[in-house]
Amino acid sequence: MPTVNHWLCVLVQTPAHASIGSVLSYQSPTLLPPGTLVRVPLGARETLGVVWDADAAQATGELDPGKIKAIGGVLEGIAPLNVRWQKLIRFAAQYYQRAIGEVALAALPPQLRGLSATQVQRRLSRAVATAARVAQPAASPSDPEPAADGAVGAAVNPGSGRPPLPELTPEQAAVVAQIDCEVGPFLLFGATGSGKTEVYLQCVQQVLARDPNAQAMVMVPEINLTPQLEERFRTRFVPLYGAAAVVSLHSGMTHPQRLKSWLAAHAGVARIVLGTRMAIFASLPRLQLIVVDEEHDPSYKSGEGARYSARDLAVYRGRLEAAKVVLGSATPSLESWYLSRPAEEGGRYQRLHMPSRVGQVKQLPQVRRVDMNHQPRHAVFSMPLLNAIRARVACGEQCMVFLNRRGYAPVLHCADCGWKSACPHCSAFRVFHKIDRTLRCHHCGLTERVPRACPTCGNVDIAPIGRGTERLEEHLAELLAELRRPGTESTEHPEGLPVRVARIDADTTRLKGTLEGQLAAVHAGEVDVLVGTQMIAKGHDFRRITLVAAVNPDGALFSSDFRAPERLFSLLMQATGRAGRDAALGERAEMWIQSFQPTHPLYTALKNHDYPGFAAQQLQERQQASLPPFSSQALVRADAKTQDAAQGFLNAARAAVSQEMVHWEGWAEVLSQVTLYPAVPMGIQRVANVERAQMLIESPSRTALQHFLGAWQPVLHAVRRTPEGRDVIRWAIDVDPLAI
DNA sequence: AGCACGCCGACT
DNA sequence: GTCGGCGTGCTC
Repeated sequence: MPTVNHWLCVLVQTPAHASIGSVLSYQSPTLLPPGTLVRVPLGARETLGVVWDADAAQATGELDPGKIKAIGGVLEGIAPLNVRWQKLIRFAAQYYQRAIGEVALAALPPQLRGLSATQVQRRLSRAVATAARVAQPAASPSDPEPAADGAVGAAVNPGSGRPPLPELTPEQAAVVAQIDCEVGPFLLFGATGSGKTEVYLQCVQQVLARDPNAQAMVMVPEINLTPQLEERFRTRFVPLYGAAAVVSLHSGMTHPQRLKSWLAAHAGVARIVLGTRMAIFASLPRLQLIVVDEEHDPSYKSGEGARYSARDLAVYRGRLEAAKVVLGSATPSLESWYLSRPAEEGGRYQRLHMPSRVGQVKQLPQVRRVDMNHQPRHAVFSMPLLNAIRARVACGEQCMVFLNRRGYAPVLHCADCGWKSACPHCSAFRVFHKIDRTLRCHHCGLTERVPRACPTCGNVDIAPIGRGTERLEEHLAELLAELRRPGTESTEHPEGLPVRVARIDADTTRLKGTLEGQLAAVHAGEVDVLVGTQMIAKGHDFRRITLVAAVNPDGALFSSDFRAPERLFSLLMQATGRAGRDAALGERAEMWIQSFQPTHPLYTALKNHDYPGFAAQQLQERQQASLPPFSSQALVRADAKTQDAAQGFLNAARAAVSQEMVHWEGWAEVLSQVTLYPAVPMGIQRVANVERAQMLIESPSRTALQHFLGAWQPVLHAVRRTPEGRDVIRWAIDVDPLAI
């Protein structure tokens, strides 16, 4: 048989700024369909590639045909990634302005890159073997239809002995029924404690029960939240579909674990994939339901590489796959809220409302506002709050205190010469951590021992300014020192044991092992008062906590970031939801807010548990100011050795728009709809000795912005090669940025 | 980004 | 004479 060589386009991972594109040409003795995973020689090494549509490469014509190498081999046993996955990748790359090869390769498990074809083969057969072993025996071994696109999965039929499902409230039942029979996408607006997770579980169950090959994906914002989610899904679905049916995908897993989960999902063996934002790119050949829990959470937006929003991609993917999409939140993002307005007004999502709490505790915690203008100057805890905490602790209830600032104090200061603990590499102060006597920069990581005396004048009396969680914990322990824990009296301690104040934040979880363990101590009642950052506001049920307090939340009220109020409202609402989950204590639950602006509309709305009111007010402001969701934004960021170089590059690229692009044929319409603002230094101007600047691009039309960015990107690349761009270290476009 | 090649200091 | 430092430069 004569060897016929075929030309193939293959996606590989090449840096965005490299002169070479990410779609390369190779020869192959066989014609391989797009989506096939191959190993290809690239320079001196061999790397993973994805076969792509032939029309993707434009530059092939100019290439010397003699230089086109042959592919190294095909990853046999792994079915080609299906057309819908390819479309998702193509869309994400285009929308977020990144090289398609970068997006495609970043979407695959990292270990796939390092493994040879035979290693993959071995791992694959092992995975299939375990899947077959752990799967529960099916009631009837009816032939499952071969999965689409050649996936090798064999579904396990549910056994006949299906355990009874938990009873749904009428509200939950109505929502499940609507999701079942309508198209969506859905925005599930459900109060904290309204039983959203049970709704997700039953929606997943419905989808899986109907089709023996169906798959579902459930996303949560943080790795911390995956264990408890996985626990609930395993309890429900392992008896029905076997242990292999539920897998997780997140960056906290080891590479072999991730590969295993990914392969199981790709082969169709895994029926349910739980994960963080990265899971949105997983290959699920029979995907029929995507749930995005806490859809408002900023963690769904990636901060590096392709800066994608997994929530937005979920909606897009849902359409591609004809899968239902459920976005759930007690405080939806204003974007999703606006998109779920009535269809007559142009809404595109279906809003489902679950206002009531399930269980015995029907009422929401009472919100109390303390006017700090009437408190002693510099008081951290107002007397009313302190007395309330004392009263709760005295009768054996738990309290939770929030402060969104790690460390002991944000700055050290010398009163004699004015020295402050500035970071030498960043335009930020280093934070004083008393626990290990260090000054730590939270931006570049620089850590040094605290100087004994002022480094400039020798004054030994350098003082902390402001307070973080560490200091709050210390301060609170002092304030509660005279109290004793009820029920701890003994002959040894006739008056009982002292009150225990604990702290949970990124520092304590790093030093003392897992968050889980520390939370367990709170659950076990070993802690009376818990101090922490927003880390403790998310997702965890503390049955015995009856009082939650935000000590100093005002900062976000007048922030220059237009999304700050939205985030604050969401955070406080979530924190409120932590209180009074226990039936016997529910009526006593309180959320305390200390504020210098106690009558601010945000706090009033919070007091009334009125998200719709808050959202309406915010949307009105956004509309008046033409901010998202009433406009589309993108940000170009540039890093350079000097601020001038960073800004100079951006401004030169901006000038090129009015000097060159305006003369382009047919571009007047698009350009007239796009506004480029002058470059400005970023909030923290210098990090690790790198100066950072950014430029905002705004348009009333998302499409116009998209077209503009696509055309402008080559201009940015070109400016980078001019003297204006010579000192730029890197630059990146952030589409739909969350912080400006 | 990798991983070459390439041109100068301290070792067997 | 080699081993190896990390400064430029290319990868279908």
